[in-house]
Amino acid sequence: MQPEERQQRIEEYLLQVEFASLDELSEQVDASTSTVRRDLQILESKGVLRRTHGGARLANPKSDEFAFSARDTQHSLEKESIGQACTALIQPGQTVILDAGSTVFHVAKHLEQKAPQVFTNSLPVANLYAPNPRLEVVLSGGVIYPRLGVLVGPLAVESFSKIHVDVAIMSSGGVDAEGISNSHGLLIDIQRQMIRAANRVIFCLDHSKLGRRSLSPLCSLEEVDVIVTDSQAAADPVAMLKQRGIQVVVAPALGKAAAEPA
Amino acid sequence: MQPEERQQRIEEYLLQVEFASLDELSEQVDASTSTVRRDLQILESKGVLRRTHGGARLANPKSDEFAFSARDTQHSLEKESIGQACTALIQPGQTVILDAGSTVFHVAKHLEQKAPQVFTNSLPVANLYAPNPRLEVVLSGGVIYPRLGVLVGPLAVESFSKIHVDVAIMSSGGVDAEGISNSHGLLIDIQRQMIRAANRVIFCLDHSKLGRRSLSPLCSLEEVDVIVTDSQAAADPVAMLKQRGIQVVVAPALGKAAAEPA
DNA sequence: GGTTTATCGTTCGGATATGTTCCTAATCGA
DNA sequence: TCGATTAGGAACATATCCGAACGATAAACC
Repeated sequence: MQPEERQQRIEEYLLQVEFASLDELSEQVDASTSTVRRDLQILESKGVLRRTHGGARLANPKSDEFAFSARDTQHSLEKESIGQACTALIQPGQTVILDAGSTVFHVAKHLEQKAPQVFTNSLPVANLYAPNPRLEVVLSGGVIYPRLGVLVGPLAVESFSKIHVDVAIMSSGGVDAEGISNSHGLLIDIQRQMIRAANRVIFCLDHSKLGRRSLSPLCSLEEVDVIVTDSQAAADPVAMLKQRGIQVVVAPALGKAAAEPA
Repeated sequence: MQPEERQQRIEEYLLQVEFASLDELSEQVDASTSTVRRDLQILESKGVLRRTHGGARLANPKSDEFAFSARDTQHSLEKESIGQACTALIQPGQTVILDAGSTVFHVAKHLEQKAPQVFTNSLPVANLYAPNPRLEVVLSGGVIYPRLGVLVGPLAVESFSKIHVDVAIMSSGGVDAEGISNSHGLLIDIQRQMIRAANRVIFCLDHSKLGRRSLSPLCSLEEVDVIVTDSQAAADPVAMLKQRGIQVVVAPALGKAAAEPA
């Protein structure tokens, strides 16, 4: 059998069962577990599936939800730790801007207990808080960007241009010595207004964002007060950021403790 | 079974029962309590659930639904028929304002096929359309009114004051010879802007709203073009409305079979 | 025909996950 | 408040899984 055919059969099989063990797959395609392993490597690099201990699971199960949510598993443990560490930086009752993006969404999940007044352009964040009468949540207007649930466009920019808050909790595609950068041009205008509106600017960036530069520049490092990242962050970019006068918070690893002796 | 699958099953099980003991879970996934404990640690650190003595409970209890939705049963058959009848009045590609309210939500469910450009201040409607890239949905800004998921306040009023659309699909608390009235004062300013912004104004009012007057007056009958109601509507108010020059559409009753298209 | 290349299966050291055991911490009833 | 009971956590032995390296096989190419 051709490798390609085998991989396609693996993919089709996973579409039916969502999860499959190595043995299961190797029997399904009549090949050794080692071969299946190699196939899974290829398929994972294509983004079709995600490998797990003992097998593999489909990358995006039914995506009728937003592209991210609590189910999201891309770096989710790291993002969760960032969420907790970032929440610790917020005082109860502060006014907060929450950027759209999966990392900030994880912050939002914990922020509820601080009962702040929240401004956001993220539909998932709005849904998260909507049932809670204790929180006042202001949603910016705008056009819904499908799948991500972000509100964009002039209405969104304008909403943020008229307010002022204590803290803005942001995320982006990357940070390097030149500053913060992001990929979606549509978001940049909005994010600039968010930064302008806030006394204190916190960026939540997992380790994969450090030292990386994304398409469009968003702001310089001088405009950033705090960067929260996870414990897998490389030393070099962290040192650089600190030298530039930014408070860098490294969130401790969660769950599978002792992964890093540090 | 691999860890990920087990954790997902735990999560799904909790979605059904809200709370579960360790023994319950360990039997459910056929693993030792120690393993379940470890899984719960991971799931808790992801924020999916909260551990308690003896078990775990869901972090965000699934009632993050809004007070109404497709599940809503209050007059839902009638509202469903109104939704279908109202959709028939819309031309493909028209620009539409959708009011917040359960009756209009039922219209929204059918409106997707007409692929209009939609303006709304309803979070449930936004969520309904958010995954669909074919529709352009503009959400007004505003403060989230909890439980109902309506955006209110000056930001919302302002959003609608700046646009113009072909049709506004509205609902309210009641209609009588004096005009349309509604109960929520917060909504009235917004609804007036919606009416102002539209060429054609359609009110969707089930039979219980006809002849009833709610707290605050919203607009006169002259500003209304069409009223869609259901087949249980009394004859008197319908005749009155027709005499005042309003097109009244009485939606035919639905059999239980035809009630649920999806 | 001989060589090259790609692919497959096997093996083995290291890593991960699991269940058991033991001990500490929390909860409940008297 | 105190003891009895139960849950939680840490440590360990074991089973399982992963990744890399090796050798074997078959098709492809000269």
